Amino acid sequence: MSGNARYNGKENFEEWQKTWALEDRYNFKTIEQKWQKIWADEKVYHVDIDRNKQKFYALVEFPYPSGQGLHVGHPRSYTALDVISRFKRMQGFNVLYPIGFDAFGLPAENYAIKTGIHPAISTAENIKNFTRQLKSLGFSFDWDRCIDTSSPEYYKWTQWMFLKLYEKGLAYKDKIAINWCPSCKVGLANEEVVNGHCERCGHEVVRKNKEQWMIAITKYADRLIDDLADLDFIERVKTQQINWIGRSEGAELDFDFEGEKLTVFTTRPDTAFGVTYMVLAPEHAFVQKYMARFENQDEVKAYVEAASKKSDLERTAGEEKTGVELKGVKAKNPYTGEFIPVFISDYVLTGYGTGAIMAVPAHDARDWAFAKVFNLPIVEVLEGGDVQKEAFEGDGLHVNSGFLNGLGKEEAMKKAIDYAIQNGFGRAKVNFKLRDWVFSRQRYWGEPIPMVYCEHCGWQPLSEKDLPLKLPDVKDFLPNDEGESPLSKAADWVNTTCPKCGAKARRETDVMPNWAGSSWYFLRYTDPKNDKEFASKEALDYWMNVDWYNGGMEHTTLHLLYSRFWHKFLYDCGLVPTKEPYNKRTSHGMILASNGEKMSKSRGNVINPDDIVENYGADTFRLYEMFIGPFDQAAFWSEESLMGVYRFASKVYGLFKKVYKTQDAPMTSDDLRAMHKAILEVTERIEQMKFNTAVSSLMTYVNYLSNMQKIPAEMYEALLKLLSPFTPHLAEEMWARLGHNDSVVTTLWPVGDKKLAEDNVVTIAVQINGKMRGTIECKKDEDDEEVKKVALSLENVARQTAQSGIKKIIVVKNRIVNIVA
RNA sequence: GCGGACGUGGCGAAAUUGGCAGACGCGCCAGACUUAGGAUCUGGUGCCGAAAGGCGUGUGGGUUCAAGUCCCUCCGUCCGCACCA
Repeated sequence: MSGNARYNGKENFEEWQKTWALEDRYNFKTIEQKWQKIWADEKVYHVDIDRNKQKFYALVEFPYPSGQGLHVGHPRSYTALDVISRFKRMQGFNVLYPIGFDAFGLPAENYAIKTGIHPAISTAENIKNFTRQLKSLGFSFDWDRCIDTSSPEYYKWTQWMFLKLYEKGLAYKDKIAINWCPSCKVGLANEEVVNGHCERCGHEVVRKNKEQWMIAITKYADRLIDDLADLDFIERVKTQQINWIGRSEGAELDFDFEGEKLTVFTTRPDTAFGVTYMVLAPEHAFVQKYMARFENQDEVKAYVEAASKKSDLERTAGEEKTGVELKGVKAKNPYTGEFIPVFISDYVLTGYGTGAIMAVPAHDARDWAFAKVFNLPIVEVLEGGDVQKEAFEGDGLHVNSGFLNGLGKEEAMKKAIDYAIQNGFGRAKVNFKLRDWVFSRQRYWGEPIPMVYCEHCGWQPLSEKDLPLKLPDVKDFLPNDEGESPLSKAADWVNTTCPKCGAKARRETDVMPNWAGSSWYFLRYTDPKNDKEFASKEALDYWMNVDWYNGGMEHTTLHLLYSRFWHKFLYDCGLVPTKEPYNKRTSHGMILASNGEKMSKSRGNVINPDDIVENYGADTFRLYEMFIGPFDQAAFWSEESLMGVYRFASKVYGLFKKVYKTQDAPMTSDDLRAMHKAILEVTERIEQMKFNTAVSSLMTYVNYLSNMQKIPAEMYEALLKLLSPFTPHLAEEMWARLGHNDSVVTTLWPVGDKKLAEDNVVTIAVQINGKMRGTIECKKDEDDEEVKKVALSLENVARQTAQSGIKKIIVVKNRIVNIVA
């Protein structure tokens, strides 16, 4: 006989019980290792579809398996949703809480360049290390569902979905000016550029004309905004996505320019009577087309040249507006028939709208600033401000506006558009800031794009049976400044035949961005081993949607936006059952070093989770991360506070000595109240993600228990249950020591009784003119008159009201008596 | 510049949504046990004051019997967007 793991190898509970006296100390290491093994052996957290239970799908952003290992920030998010998952499980839900690895990406590749170690090898090693670390923290992940986006079994389906996008016309090749990071030597999507700098390395981004695979995410712009309305996302996330997509409703209007239509986009067609000039972006096609007609060609050419050399950052940094008038040409305002001057200026962007604007200096701050520099007329067409002093962008009544006079903004807008439509020079139009997704990366460690270029047939997709298109082994991972992928040097792989005509052809050598694999990973978790489909309909129908998704704010306009789009696309193809992937989205604050700086290798202030687990245990670590402060706010790491939490865990361990069978330690009504109050508070606070105060409630309850001579088992069991989502190992151990043969993590969550949690005696504050003068004890819901009597009988009150007399007494039930004197 | 959030002890923070400000934890002080500790336990701890009492939630005002909470002013911090017409 081998002994029972739950009884630490002893044959039975009694045998094991004898050993406790020997280890009086809170030996977290033994406890944690023991229960992690039992959970794994018994597959306690493994889930399957169970139609008798309601499902709950909790999701955290899967880590990129970097060489540095787990950061203390990871466990903040992972513990929070582990708490939620364990809590839901104990409430009877069938909980899916999966984990995996977002394994493609630049660091592994850069590491390969430095060391020659193949990314597949270093990635596998890192995954092993991450897995060890995550397991040491006791998360209730279903490890059988672990995925790795860089495995061919996984990326086969990423490629398959790309082919779908291609098939539906949403993936297309285009030569455009993209954002290029000269340091990473890779093209970036708009979303990866932060204030003109590379999101990953911080290097300034330059423009580069390159042929790219693009994904038409803009086709979904409207739905990506509109469908947010029904989702339970924190407001910050919603507004950030809405701002990023940047929907503007307005009109396109055609002005006459040298006999041709010069089309502008405007959100304020109502102000068209106040147009005093027009501006083209320096890159606007008309600038080159009509160059010969400009009287000041040299000046124009010089400006265009200068603008082209400026980075986006420089273009926006300039304090004062610059520009050049296109002398010798005029445009005609279709509303007034007036001829107005036309300028070029880099404050008009080529990528937005039509690259040309009608300028209304009286009612647009930018136009106003430009008009001041060039001394252009400012004509008020809407009352409400002093347009000579500054642009007035508010609402008011129109003046100097012909048929719009006397109308407000909204009405004038409609009428102006109607007029343009009737007279054939305009139409209503919606514009977005969102650009199509630049999908090509000139690097190695990513999903190969399953496309082949044939001189006769053009770009041809691989057929499904040829998937996965495996990433070939190469020796030279170096990218180059020309933007050629390292794959282009793998001649054997690149040279292939056309899937259509069989002629010689070349493979696409760029790979997908690291956002590709993460755009649908939550779907794969529902059916991770499936080799026929990316996930079965049955699994998707049962598990989707994700009920609660927690992740970083930094992904709001990257992964979160991309994956919503990707999911919607699959929905349109009939491949997933829901139009949105995530019902609820929350976000955790960062964990910073104790001095408030970001933890980083270069600053040398990184806390290694392994050390914390080693020195204080996983339970203390988890509990501390929940106690550290409001979950959505940044928090500073503090070893001293961690110690406080460790003391708490030790105290919980130590209380066991005082636990008696409930019949030997009868519970008083105070005891009941303390217990039910703890149950109610912890329950409510977990649901609201107020983990820090949930832990406070537990501490208060433990303080209560500490003051008892004998602790009834029932009260200690309630503690263990409430504690188990936070400190599962400790809870399991003490649960077992109480003689239970089941797992506390699979028991039912306790239900609090509000009646029992209430005091029958309340302390009521007595105030005179709003100032505290004392307290009185009263029966709960005591009659107001009686309360007044008791309050007035206070010595303090009698003395202080003797002279002034009493004007009024306000009684707030069970709370306060305020005597107005 | 525009938009949003926030400002509470020495520190991290609570506050049933207008009703005893500072729960819980850290730190600090005192004591106990150890003839050692950064270990453990007990008590104390917003500020001024011996006490009575007074003052306290960034600033100044307002509403109210009552304001950390609601309204206005200013100051400060953080975040998002940043020529998007």
